[in-house]
Amino acid sequence: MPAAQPPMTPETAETAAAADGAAPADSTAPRAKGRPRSAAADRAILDATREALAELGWGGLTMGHVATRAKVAKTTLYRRWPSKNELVVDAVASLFDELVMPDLGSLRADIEAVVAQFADLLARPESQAALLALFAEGTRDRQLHRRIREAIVDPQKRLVRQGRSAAQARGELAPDTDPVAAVEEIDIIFDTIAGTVEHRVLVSGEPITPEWTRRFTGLLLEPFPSLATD
Amino acid sequence: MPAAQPPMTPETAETAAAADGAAPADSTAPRAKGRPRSAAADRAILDATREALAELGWGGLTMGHVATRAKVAKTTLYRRWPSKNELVVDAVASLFDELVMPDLGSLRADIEAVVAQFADLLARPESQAALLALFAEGTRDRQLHRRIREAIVDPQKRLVRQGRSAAQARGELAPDTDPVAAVEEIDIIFDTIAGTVEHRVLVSGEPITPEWTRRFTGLLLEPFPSLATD
DNA sequence: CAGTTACGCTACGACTCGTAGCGAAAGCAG
DNA sequence: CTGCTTTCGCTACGAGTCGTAGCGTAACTG
Repeated sequence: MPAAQPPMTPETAETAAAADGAAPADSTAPRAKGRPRSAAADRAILDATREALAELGWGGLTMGHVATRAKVAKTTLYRRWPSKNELVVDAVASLFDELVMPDLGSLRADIEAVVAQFADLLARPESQAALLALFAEGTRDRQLHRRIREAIVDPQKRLVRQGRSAAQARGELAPDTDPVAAVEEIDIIFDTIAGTVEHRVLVSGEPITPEWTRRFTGLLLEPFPSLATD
Repeated sequence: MPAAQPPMTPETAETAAAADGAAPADSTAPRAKGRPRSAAADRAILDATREALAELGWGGLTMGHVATRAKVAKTTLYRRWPSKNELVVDAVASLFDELVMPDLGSLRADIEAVVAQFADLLARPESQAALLALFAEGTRDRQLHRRIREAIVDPQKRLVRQGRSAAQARGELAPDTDPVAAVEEIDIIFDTIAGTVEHRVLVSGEPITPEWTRRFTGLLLEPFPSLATD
């Protein structure tokens, strides 16, 4: 859950514009005084954003179009999200909540299942249109990079940690000795899985077939001969 | 789709706008009749594009700004490239010409060298700003996708083929038996190397250190125990 | 020379962005 | 109910960008 329910409170605009500084600890019950924001409008806007992404792509997406499609005034849109980037992050982030670690009883099966889930996610038009463009903007906008990390990257990395822990509990992998090395190992495995699947689907433009998933998983498991059996 | 341009093709734009399949196969002499296009303007535009990418990023790059910086009329720009996407492909593609297969005498050393080269390339601001954005547009624009493939992806994939052939000549890898399987193996290795490095640098935002390169190369070489020795 | 094409320049319509102002609506505290 | 506050939809606006058209001039060919 990307902690973006009330995406931009009057203070959040400052957070987005200014810097990573002191956001007042307003964590509970902001004690609304006037007319509350319409939750229905939130949902309508995010749905409209996803639909527009799938139809028009990142370049064709305009705030005015989203507002019209969501049957909402453009002003309402800007009251919640400061720009297109933030809006799309929130619109796409929910898609990544679907990713789950299945725990199928073997590391091989778990990896294959996660790869298949991720491949299905990347096959969606709204994902394709948004993900790379978001990453591109994220290389220049540190705020945006943080939000992408929290809403999209971290949920994925969590799966790697879960699968690894499960395999350790089963005895398939050795328990951690050096915690620092463990983090590095998780990072490299995560970048490998996510990067390879993304490159295959979004750059090479080739589909992720079960056969491909089998071969790729085999490549990952070769370092562990006892797991690499077909 | 960019509508058919008038000529749009004095040599540079031909490889650029290779989309135009109906272009006469004038591989020899197009018989220039009027005033020739300024090659200096071509270089100035591409240089200005790279500089502007590094300074302003993809989102901040405007055709007008590039034209001004290149000391060229905006019209001259549009005479050669139909849109920002095509211009940036050509501006960035030349960077990938630097990639070479060193042939250092062992597959491990070759892979590490190529990874290091690619990492250096991705560390450049103009690459970071452009590459992911281009890939994003390429998921919707088939013409652009082809140009990216030809100008950027294929040069990279060629390195994998070269390194693989060299390793086979050395006897480190078995010769090809099934040519179809060989292509698939090259594809999966290529997507793994390119995707992982891209994800590490552009998404995770972590640098590619020699130590990381060593570990990642080790992961790739595990399937070949005789090569996996440190 | 004439013929052809590229060039720089200006101007334009269409579009998007993000903001401001307005009156009306929807909550909350008394 | 009556204020008070905030959001809502709507209209309008300035700024900026896009891609194109028209014009006179420059450069190169035969």
